[in-house]
Amino acid sequence: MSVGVMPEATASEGFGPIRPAEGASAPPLRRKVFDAVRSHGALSRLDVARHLEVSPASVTTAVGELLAAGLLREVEDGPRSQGRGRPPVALSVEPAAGLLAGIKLSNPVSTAVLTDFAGTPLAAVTHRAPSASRTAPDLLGEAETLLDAIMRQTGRTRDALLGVGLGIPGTVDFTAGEVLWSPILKTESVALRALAAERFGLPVEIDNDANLVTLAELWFGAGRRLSDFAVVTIEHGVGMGLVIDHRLYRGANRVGLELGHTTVQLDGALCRCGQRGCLEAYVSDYALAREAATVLGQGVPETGSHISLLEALHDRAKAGDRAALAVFQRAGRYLALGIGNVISLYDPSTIILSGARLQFDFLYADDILEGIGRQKIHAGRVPRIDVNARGDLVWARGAATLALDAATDRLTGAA
Amino acid sequence: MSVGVMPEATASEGFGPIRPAEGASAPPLRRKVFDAVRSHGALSRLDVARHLEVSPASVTTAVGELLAAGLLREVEDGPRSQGRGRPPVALSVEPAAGLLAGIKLSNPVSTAVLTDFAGTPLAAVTHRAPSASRTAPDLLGEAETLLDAIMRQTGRTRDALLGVGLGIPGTVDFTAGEVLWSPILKTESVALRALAAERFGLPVEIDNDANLVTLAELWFGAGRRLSDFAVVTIEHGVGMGLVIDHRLYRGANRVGLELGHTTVQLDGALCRCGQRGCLEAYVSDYALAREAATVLGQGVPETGSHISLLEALHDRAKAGDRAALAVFQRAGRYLALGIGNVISLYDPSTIILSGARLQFDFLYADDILEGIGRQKIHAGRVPRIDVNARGDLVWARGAATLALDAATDRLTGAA
DNA sequence: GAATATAATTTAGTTGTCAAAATAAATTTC
DNA sequence: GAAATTTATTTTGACAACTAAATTATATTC
Repeated sequence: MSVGVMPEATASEGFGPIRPAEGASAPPLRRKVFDAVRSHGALSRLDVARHLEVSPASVTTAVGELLAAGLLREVEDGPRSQGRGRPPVALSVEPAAGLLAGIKLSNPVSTAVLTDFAGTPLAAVTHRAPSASRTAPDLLGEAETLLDAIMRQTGRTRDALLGVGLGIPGTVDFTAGEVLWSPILKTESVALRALAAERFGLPVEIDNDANLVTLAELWFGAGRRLSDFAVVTIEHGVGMGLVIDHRLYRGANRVGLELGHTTVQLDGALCRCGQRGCLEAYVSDYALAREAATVLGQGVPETGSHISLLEALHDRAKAGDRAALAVFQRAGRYLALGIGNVISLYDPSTIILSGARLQFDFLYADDILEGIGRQKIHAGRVPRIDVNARGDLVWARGAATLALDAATDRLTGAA
Repeated sequence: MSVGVMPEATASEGFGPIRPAEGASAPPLRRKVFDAVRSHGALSRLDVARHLEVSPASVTTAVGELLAAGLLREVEDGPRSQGRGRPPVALSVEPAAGLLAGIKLSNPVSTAVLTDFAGTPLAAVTHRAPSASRTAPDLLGEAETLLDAIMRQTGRTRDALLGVGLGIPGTVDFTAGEVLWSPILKTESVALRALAAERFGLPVEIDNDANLVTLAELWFGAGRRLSDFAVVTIEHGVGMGLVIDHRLYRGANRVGLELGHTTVQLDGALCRCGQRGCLEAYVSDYALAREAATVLGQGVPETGSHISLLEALHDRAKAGDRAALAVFQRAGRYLALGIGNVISLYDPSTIILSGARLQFDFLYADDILEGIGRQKIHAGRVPRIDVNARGDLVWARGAATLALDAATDRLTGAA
């Protein structure tokens, strides 16, 4: 920490931001053509040229390379000719170019999906997690079991895989491939990516759970058409992901962003993290379970799900129980506060609330969400708020996307 | 607002983000070479080649064009030969390539600076603002008066100017060039950029005050070497600016980000904006003045500065007055809370606290700021916090930077 | 079947970049 | 002081990515 007058550049030192060399910042046309086709499902060469604003000649060349590499294919039953003239030849991704696995390690369940090169899911499995907190070898063994299960389901072998994406809750350094801290890991600072890559003999990418959901929204959800949006997940904790200019933003330290531990109340409720007044301490399921136990006059179960406790509380609230209702209402108000702050600080065009947790309608009661909209007064800053309850698979699918994106970079000669 | 299961892309629609065509995303080498020279003060061709990681041959070509265009020049008294071999020829920006004006319209004073093409300030003026709230023509007249004053100071005429940057507090749409709302403007939604461009006969850029300070830190302060950082300004209100990947981020709606109106207290203190519990309602000078008046048993002055009131309160606090001390302490704790949330949500490498307001040391008392550092537990996310009290000129200099950047784009054939 | 329309490819050229060779201008060595 | 050495810059020739324009391909319409 330095306090005082800050050094100010003088003319002889020069002025302006000092940017490092960009390397190969712009992806090659090959990659852009491929992305255009993948994101539209099927596109003619001329459509691609129009979309990318390049000449048809360049597209012909790039498509030729991609066809030769076996990444694209020409499809017969493309969009039928819309009039006269030579009919366009529809291009689409060659799904058989390779398979990708996405694995989400969590608690109480871990899931995995297998997708083809176009991103279509081919198989999925869900296993009960053996225990709440595990060692790194335990986790890798678990991941391998899931991997074997999806391969067996499709009758494929592991050598058809181009890569594996691994998701884990907690603090993950994507670039370094390290898990700095995770609620399901007994040890800290584990180089999980390298360990997994060695064990599987495949390229591996890792990221935290909130970023995976965000990636899934960017690739498969409403986020596909948005340049800047935020995703808020409510599960055991409260997570978030941010997309800036069509890309996932991971922050300066590359460990992702944190909504659950923003402070919403000075000297507020005690949070798992040891601080007071965190948003998570008001709206996560363990926080609600804590209060539910008090209202219902029961103890809080040590492990496993808090779902039954919350359902009981929800039933009471619906029946008109004041105390039960108050628990949900307070949580809802704090959630609205947190989301309102996200709006103020990021100015996203859309906020997507995602997570199984949202099956409980109390937290996204219309009056609460509308309150958020009303709250933000300044002109030109009224984001859309989308709510959706996706299944457990989203996370694993986001993980597969990590691997898919990396594999595409490699195969198209980007990266 | 849509609640329910969100549309999910199916294979036939394709998967993946849909990005628009990038236009000319990568700046031409000419621009990158120029930026390298400007940001280092003086650089040989070979230095530039090493810095940008391009071949010396390309640099020779680019520099040749820039010399011919009169944007760079070779300097005699460059860094002396460091040994044997042909001595390098130092390049630097040709300051005479054109002048830029930066004007900050505000309350109680408006300021303007004139800089050369290298970014060096040549002249500055400060005028008392005529009144708190003005019409658009009033503001333009005021800007023109300031402009004439700095031109007269340097004996130059307006046709030496390449452009004008205009800063104004409030909500500003940078891209559209519109002021959506401003505390110093009587009307809403004014197309200030177009009006000013017509009046001055020059290219004009406009932005809000917090973004200008951020730009100044990015160009002239510690931010020059940082890729991702946040700037928090404390003046009448609490503003912020965010730099992501060496670029100012303005949010999806291009109106900038808002820290002052994040909620830090449910049902908290009443804010100017009509909401309750905004950070600004606890730490801005009008908020403190409100409490100072109560502690001191005076009324709050209608207009003008609250400085004297705050100074009186500060004196009391230093003398050990409990009530006075409590006012500052509470404000400090809320400020720490707000900054802590910025850290959680952006993960910046550095936070720069900037603004004349910081002359009052109570708000950045070491124990408060250190509390922020302690607060954030998760590994890998411990930002530096810099505090500095720059003068009024920063804002105008940031405004001049807007114009400088735009003019450089034009002259180097970028944009 | 001829005219027309649209899609895709080929051709010839432009542009931006680089590697390698050549040139320039200093210092060091003998 | 001339030759060797070192470093900076420019020139040269080539290549890669892209484009405009012309050409070819394949349909529909008259």
